[in-house]
Amino acid sequence: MSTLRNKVQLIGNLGNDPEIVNLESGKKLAKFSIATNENYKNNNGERITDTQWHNVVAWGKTAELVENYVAKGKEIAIEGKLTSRSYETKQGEKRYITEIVCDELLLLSK
Amino acid sequence: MSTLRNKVQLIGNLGNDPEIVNLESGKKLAKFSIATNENYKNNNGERITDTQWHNVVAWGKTAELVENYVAKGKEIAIEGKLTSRSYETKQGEKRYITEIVCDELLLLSK
Amino acid sequence: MSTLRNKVQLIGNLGNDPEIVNLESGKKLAKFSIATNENYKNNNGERITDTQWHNVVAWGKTAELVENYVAKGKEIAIEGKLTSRSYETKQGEKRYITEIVCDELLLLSK
Amino acid sequence: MSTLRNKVQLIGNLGNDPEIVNLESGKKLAKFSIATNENYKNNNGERITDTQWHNVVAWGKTAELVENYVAKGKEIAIEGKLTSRSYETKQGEKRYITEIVCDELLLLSK
DNA sequence: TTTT
DNA sequence: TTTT
Repeated sequence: MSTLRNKVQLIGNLGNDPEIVNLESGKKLAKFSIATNENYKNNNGERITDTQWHNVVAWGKTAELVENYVAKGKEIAIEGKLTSRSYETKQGEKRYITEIVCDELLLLSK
Repeated sequence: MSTLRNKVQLIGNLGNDPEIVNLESGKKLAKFSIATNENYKNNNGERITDTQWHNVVAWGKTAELVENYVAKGKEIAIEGKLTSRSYETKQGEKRYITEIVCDELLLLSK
Repeated sequence: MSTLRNKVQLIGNLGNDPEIVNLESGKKLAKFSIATNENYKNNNGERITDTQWHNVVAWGKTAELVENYVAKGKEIAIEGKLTSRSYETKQGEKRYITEIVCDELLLLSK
Repeated sequence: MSTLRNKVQLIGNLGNDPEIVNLESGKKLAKFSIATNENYKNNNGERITDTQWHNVVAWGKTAELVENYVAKGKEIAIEGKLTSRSYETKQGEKRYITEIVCDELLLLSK
């Protein structure tokens, strides 16, 4: 669960349909990425949109919500915790990935 | 500024003294990493501590606060937004790094 | 401004059109109330909706946003700080009112 | 539980020892009030501290935490949802009270 | 690399 | 007093 010590809240749109993985253990995993857009004016007065992409994973009941109601383009609000993990590429190099483990989800698109 | 659309809140301890960079532009930049600890019991009833490390950057007034009051081991609360950027390694490979751009900071250690 | 020490975040619908007050000082004030709905099943398995009503005030630029884009029934996300103040009734009794001073607002209805 | 729709986060100090109520149902209830302090400079450049007092209630496991670790003067971080309820005075008048139902609690004093 |  |  996300705690007071590690909390991320995002409101944004999915870039693609979520990927649903049914693990051998019977657990369900949902993966998706969402874009958050920030609008501001730069020093020349031009309107700039800064888009950030975030990798999100959800487990169990939250993954079921994702599977049933969330799709490409939908706007959602999520809360979760920020996690990083390392993995090895096929070339044997260590890489790091940061993901939000989502434990709460709200559909904002009708 | 962090907005309702992209918000991270962390409470944790610094792993090292912050790194302060005075840019040629006159702006100040502070970089540090903080650990958030989550305690839980695993399926065998063992007490587990999951530690996550987070890269944080702060600019301007917030960077000054960091420079003057924050040090290795201190406990702080921060709020900011989640950002990712890519850079090239010396070998010309593209790598990604995720950072929290901190816009609010609270000292919890006395 | 809301700070790390006192923060309220609500997502809900306006019960009425906002009330806009243009103060003699030239400042603008917006007042409205929003409902947050929580759905759960009680011990008898019945679906219950718990609705909470919240008094919100906004000043300055945020009040202008309210005036121009927010209306009865609209769904919005807000952030602000929790404040209480006392006032006297015509009968000279002291009463207390709790309000959220809103400093950030997001329109969720299209 | 507090949800994405109704969330309050406070960091502050207890004004008094919490009041613990053991209900006939076997459930435990903890009540306390915490002060959040905001410092700012007014138009005359004077340092002002605005203190807000908040009524907090906690149930079950969270109430046990309060009973065992929280006392007058301690600094804590809490998260919960904002609720209002009405009650009748002995004179038969309807009054309203706003409380935070706390579902997460972090001790910041050592 | 921190802290409890 | 809203909305799903």
